Amino acid sequence: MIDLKLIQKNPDVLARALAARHSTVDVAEFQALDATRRKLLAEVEALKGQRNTASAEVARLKRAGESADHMLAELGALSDRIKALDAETEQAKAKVEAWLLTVPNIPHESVPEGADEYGNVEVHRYGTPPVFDFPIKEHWELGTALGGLDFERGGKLAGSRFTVYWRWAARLERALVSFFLDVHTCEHDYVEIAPPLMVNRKTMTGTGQLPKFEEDLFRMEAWDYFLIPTAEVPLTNLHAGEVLDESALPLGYCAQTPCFRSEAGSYGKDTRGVIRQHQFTKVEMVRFAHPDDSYNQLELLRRNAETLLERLELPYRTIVLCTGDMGFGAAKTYDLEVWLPGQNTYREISSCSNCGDFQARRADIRFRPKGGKPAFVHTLNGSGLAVGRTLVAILENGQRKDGSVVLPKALRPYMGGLEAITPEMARTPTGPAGRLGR
RNA sequence: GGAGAGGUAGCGAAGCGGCCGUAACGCGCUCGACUCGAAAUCGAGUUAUCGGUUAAUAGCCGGUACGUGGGUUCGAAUCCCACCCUCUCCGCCA
Repeated sequence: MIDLKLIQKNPDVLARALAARHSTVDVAEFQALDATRRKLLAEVEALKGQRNTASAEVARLKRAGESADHMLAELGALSDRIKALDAETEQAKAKVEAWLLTVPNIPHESVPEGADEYGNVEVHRYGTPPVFDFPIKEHWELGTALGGLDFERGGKLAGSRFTVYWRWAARLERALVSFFLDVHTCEHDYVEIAPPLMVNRKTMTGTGQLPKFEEDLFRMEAWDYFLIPTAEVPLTNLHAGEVLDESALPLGYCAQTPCFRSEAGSYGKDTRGVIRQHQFTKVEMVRFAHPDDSYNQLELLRRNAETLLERLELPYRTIVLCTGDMGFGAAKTYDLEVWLPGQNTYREISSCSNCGDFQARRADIRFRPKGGKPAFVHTLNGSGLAVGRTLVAILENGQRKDGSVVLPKALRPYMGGLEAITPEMARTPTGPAGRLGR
């Protein structure tokens, strides 16, 4: 949510930001709504002031043992007028708030201007795409041939965009989760959390998924609970309505959770494989930062994610999103894109954003500066990493002529020492016990 | 699901129709005194938010807020109704 005072005083700052985002939100509409609200508020507050003065007089008379009956009829009429005007003011206020909730965040000054993804700017590149001397396969071919990814049964059990992971694939997913969380909790400064996977409407509003993007979410029909689309939602809202100690900042949380997305509007995109699923596992990092420090924290967060790809020996590049391609709540976003040989391109595997005080304002997350009034913290979030897409990258980058896939060294301890996934594993009737060690 | 208790400032907690929201009392925090320094002790200060005014997130004036939403009343933290959450006991359950 944008600061109300900022819009009142500098409406053109917001108008410029919205134009840069190619947003259609109309600032003039806000100014009209807010003028109405303030006019009504001033009126009703004046009446309430009158009532308070008169009520104090009634109290004084009664205490003195005198009659106040002559005032009561008039005060009754005043109270009725206040009640009516109060309702009107409440409506005006609700309209202003509804408008504010649909306005995206203002981009940071360092964000490049651009209309769409073609305006994004590469800022970092790591590794070299591998060269193969045989016809390479896409991850769904590899995953199916090696008996790990089962799209048919995913479709049978649930529908399209669901996949069953078997044997080595199920374990590889678990290994990645453990590896990521171990790095974040032991080498970085994150506290591991296991949050609820369903949250209420207020929580979804706090991070900005609601009210605007309800069609992207899965909702329980009977309960008004929503399945989380990312752990960013519960992790950021952990401190909703709280005033944090300044000394607690910066504060980092991480969690591995399934993420649920309706993928409405993405028909025909990434229909094969596990790139775009209704349910996928992701390790998420969330940081709460002092406003003066949040852009340093964004660089740190980005490095926390990049490190994982480097340890897995996966080539990637980092881009900064332009104004037209950024998400709703972000002030600045880095995307990490991993090299996928099968697609001959870089694909998003992590998104690291500084939301400034946008979410903190919605969710009411503050800290108390030394000797000062409570102020909003800045919130940041980033994937570290999307687990399904990491599995894709490992399969495609590690493939060999004989149909096997070599595993990154960093991951082998988490796979019982296994060095490669081989075609025989697809035929192991009782699963991985013998071949994957322990 | 049944019975009971409770939700008040950063935390604990008192108040149970007007003198209580600059909210008793305690803790914490800030500043000061004492001290070589610290602890202890003593003194002072410390709710948030909205509107108006303003260069000001400084003052000043006013409104609002005691879980949330309604109701009764001239006036509600206090009385009534509904809902949410927490705790204790019982039941059920992975």
